[in-house]
Amino acid sequence: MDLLQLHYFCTVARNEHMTNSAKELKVAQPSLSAMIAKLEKDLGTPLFHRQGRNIKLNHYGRKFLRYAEQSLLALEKGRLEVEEMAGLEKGIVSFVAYSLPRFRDLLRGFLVRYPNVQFRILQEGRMDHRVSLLEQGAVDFYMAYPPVTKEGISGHLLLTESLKLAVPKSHKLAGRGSIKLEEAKDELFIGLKKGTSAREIQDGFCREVGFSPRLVCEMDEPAAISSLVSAGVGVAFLPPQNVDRNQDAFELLEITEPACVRTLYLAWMENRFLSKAARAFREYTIDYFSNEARRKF
DNA sequence: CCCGAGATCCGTTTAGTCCC
DNA sequence: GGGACTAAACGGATCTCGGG
Repeated sequence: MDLLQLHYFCTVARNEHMTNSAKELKVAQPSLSAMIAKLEKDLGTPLFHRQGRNIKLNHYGRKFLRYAEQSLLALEKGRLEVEEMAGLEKGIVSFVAYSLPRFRDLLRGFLVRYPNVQFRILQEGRMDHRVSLLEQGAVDFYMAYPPVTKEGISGHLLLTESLKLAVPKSHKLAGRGSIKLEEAKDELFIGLKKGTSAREIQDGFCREVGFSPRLVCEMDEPAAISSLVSAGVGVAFLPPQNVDRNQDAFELLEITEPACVRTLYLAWMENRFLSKAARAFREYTIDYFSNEARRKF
């Protein structure tokens, strides 16, 4: 039994089709058949159920596939680690997030320390889509609200922040300093598109005090909300951190009831190899947000 | 150490069989 | 009939090993 056999077997097992697998592997189909037959002979049992011109993985094949895949994955992991040790690290870090201004200073600071690292950033509003991107391996990290609780995914709580209610300077509530959320039940809200996790969190706060917000504007881009509030279009939930109060003609009101708190979370796949650059980014991010929390309190 | 013969491995082509 | 699989024959590359 050798690696080539395992590689061929995994491909055939995945496709359950000899000719297509041969094309994928760029070998002649008879050669692939022979290789699979040899593997089956070595193991002393067929791994596929052959019916007419169809082949299907049998009970033994399914069992063996798990071990074959694990072996190949372990070797791939080893290869990546050796490459990294040998200085072949390309230094690319990828993550999926939604509200990007939140990470402006984090990224700037990281790039000052690691100027050769490149970023690949995906913006995605829906939480389930973000989690899928992470699980598929399209990104190294999920960095968003709310926390992910799913088997195989590890994470770290970065930050808990209270949302404020942003109102235009000319608004009747301006100058109040703080309000109860139910006082805003008749207001026109500016929010994010339905289905995005940020929107669901905010709708949840409103439901908690017995109303569903009237949306005058549903945005794609979180960063655009503050300018619409400034323009007097409506009110909106905003985190206090990424707002430039000198430029914006609106006020932030503290919400005393209910507690409009959301949690920023960094998540990664538990068993997937993370490059040296990605691991450095994880450490830097965790450190950055714990320092930010210290500065705040 | 180098070279050549044989063994082995992995691939191809061709032909045959099976069955939608 | 044609697509898909298997078997057989064969070729090229590489490995092994013994003799000079």
